[in-house]
Amino acid sequence: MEEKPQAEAEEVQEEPEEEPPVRETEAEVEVHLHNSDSPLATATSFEDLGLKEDILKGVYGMKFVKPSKIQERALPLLLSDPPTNMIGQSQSGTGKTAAFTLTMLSRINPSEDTPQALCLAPARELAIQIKEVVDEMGRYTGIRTYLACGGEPVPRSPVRDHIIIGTPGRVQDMMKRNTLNTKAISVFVLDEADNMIDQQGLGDQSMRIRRMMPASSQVILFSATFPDEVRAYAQRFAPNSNMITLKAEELSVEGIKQFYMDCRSKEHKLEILTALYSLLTIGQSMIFCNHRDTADEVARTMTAQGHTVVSLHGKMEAAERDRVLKDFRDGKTKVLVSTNVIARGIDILQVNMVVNMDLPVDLHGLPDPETYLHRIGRTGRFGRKGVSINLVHDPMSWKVMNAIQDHFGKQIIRVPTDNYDEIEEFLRRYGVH
DNA sequence: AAAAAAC
Repeated sequence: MEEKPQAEAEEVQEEPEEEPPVRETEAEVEVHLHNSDSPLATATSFEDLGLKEDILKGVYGMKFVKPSKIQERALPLLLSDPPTNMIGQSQSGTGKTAAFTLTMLSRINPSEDTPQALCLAPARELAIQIKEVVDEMGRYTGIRTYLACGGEPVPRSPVRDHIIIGTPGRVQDMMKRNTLNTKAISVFVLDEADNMIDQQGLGDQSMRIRRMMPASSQVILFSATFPDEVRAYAQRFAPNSNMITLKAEELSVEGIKQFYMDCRSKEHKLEILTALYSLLTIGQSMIFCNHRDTADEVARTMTAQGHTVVSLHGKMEAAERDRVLKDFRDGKTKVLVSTNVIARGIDILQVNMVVNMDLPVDLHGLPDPETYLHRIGRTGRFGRKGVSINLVHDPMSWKVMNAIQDHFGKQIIRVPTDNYDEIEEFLRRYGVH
């Protein structure tokens, strides 16, 4: 669930800009307008946005008080007519989901029983989370949503719901079988867009789906990260787009204490991991592995040691994945061992520790700082305290650890691993116990 | 050399 925007001090009124293209910068939000016709407005209240009454009711029903930083600048651009494309960068928890959700809801005609908006995410779990936000926000609109993910029943006739939220495989499949009519789609959203367009496989799929969108549709790309390599491609994917960036990168890791622990072997990593859970009082935590098998193995080992641990990865059946994540969200399980499947976007507020059992690497085995940021961002959300612990054990993982530390320019603290008392004592000094 | 993503 996205952060509820908090009451903030009064904003300074914007100076009217004259010369296109407009580049306007302030402390936290940076806006690049594609052309000067776009409104350079700031919406300090949801009423300012001209949202329909039934949508407003849903917004306030979710205890949203006023637009968040990114929403107050992005929404006037997203909602303006004629629609313009947007590339937006902001951490999850800053109101990004609500921003594109409001755009989709606003552009739907509920009396037309055909898909009018399509939102894609990189994994089932995130698509479900987005659908829940859209359903809640659109509760009073009569707008219906449809989950287009693997593992769901295959539709036998054309879907007549208004907003399709899903993952690329099923969406493509539905297009092929003519159960997803794209003719009336006016908004096309990619969440975790850098991942959606860059990733081998996902990128091709997203582009194929993109080509099925009507030429007039509004393309919206949102992510917490946009590495330089994918920026140019994003601009081809969403041509002539306005760009908006929330400068919160430092903030996002600021609340998270980052440690690493020097291990001798994979076995030693497992030993240290279980020791941590015996030594520390941890609320809820997530352990990330690079392989599904490792996730299962870690869960098995820790379970054998008497910890309540479950694993979640893409090889599991959809129903099982749903059950595992629900139990974790409900606090029924305290430790979730997973792969990159839930590294992005998933909001679980109670998570106060993230362990990288394996340091994140890309498909070439090179350090993947974006994934690192997304992973550790599962904790310390919305100003809460969070701890991340990286387990390092061989020259390769050392290299990755160093590269990630260099990339963020933030010291990652070494925790001694010689004996358990020392670990406990050391972490206690950093306020971790 | 992975994970994810359809049936």
